[in-house]
Amino acid sequence: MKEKAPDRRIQRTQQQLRDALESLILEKGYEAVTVQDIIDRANVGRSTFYAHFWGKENLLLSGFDNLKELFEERYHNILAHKSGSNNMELSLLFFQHTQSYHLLYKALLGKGGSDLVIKQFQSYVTEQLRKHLEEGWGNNPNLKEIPQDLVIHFLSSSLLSLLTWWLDNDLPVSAERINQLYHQMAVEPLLQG
Amino acid sequence: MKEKAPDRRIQRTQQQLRDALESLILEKGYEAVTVQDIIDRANVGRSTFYAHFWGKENLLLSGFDNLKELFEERYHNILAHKSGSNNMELSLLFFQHTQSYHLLYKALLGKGGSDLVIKQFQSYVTEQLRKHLEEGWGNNPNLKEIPQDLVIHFLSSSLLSLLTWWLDNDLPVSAERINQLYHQMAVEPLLQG
DNA sequence: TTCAATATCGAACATTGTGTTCACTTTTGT
DNA sequence: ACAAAAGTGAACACAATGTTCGATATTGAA
Repeated sequence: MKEKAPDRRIQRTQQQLRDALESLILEKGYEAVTVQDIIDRANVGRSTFYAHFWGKENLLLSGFDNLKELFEERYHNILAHKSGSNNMELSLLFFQHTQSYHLLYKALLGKGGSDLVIKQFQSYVTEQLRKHLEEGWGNNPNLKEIPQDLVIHFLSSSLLSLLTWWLDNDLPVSAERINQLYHQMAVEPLLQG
Repeated sequence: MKEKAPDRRIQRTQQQLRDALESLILEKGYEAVTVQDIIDRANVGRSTFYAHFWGKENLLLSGFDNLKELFEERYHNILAHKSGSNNMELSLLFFQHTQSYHLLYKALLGKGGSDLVIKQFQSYVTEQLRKHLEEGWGNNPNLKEIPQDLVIHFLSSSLLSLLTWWLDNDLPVSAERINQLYHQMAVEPLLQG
C-alpha cells in the first residue's frame, strides 16, 4: 500500500502565499494588506488563492499554525533532552520562541497587530497552560476559592500582557528576565498566597 | 457676549445615530453592523451621517465617550460625598459601572466585542490607573525593580482580564467579589511582595 | 412672524475590495 | 506519454464605503 505522493505545486503555492503575507505584514501591518497585494507578491493567480484559502484570515491562521508547529517541535525536543524534568518552564519557552521570531510576533501581537491572531494566540496559550497545570497542582489551598477557569484566564492574559509590553518596547530585557517578572507578578502570588 | 445657541438638529441626529448603533450592536455585534443599517434605523440620510462622523468607528468612539462621561460623573459624585477618603476603590467603581450597563459592555468588551473599543477601554483604564496610583505609592520597595509602565500595563490588563471573564460568564459573582478577586490576584501581590 | 443660515435629504455616482466562473495552459505523478 | 490535477487571469457579480449636489425642512435670532 503506497503513500499517495503529494503534489508539489500545492505546497509551493501555499508557502508562497504565506511568505508573501508575512513580508507584507512586516511592511504595513495586517489590516492594510489586501488579497490583491498577497497574490501580486506571491505571483499566484486570483482564483488559485481562493482554491486554497477562504480569505486572508484563513491564510493568516495557516501561517500561525506553522509557528505553532515550530514551537511544539522545540518544546518536545527540550522535553526529550532533559528527560526527567518535565517541569521545564513552559512560559520561558514561549518567551524564547517569541524572541526568535520577534519581528513577526511584534507585527502580529504588538500595537497595530492582528486581533484575530491575538485571540488565537490567547486561546492557544490558555490551552497549553491548562494542560501543563492540570498535572502539577490541584491541591493548593489558595486556589480553592477562585474558579479554576478564572485562574487560567488570568494567567494567560498576564502572559500575553507581559509579552506585548516586551515586544512593543523592543525586547528591553532578556527572555529569562521577562519570564522571571511574569512569575513574580502573576504566577507565584497565586501559588503562594 | 452671548453664547451661540446650539442647533438642536445636530444633537438629535447624533444621538439618534448613537442609539441606533447601540441597539444594532446588541442585536448582532459590532462587526456585522453596516453604515446602511445605522442610518436606516436612525432614519437619517446617508450624507448626513458622513457630515457628522468619519465612519462607524468614529460614531462608536463618540458613544464610548458618552459612557466615559457617565462614569466620571459617578466617580466625582462619590468623591464629593465621601469627602475625606479619596482612597475609594477606583477598580470597584469600574466593576460597578460595568454592572450597570453590562449588556452593552458585554457586547463591546466580551467575546465577539469590538477590538477598537477594547483598545480604547484598555488605554482609558491605563490612564486612570496611572493618575490614581501616582499619588499613592512611589516608595514601595517591591516595585523598585520593575519598570513602572510595566506595572501599570499589567494592572490594567489584569483588570480587563477579570472584567471580560465576568462579562462572558454573565456576572456570576457580585461587583464587590470580582473586585476582591482582582485585588487578591493582581494588586496586593505587587504591593506586598 | 419673518428670514437668512444651515442641517437634512436621498438618489446618483465613483471607488474599492471580495469572491466566483470558466475556458485555457502548465505541471505533476505514474 | 498521458490523464489527472493545479494554476491562470480576465470578466463578472456583489457588497459596502464614501462623495456630490440640488431640493427641502428646520432652526435661532431679529
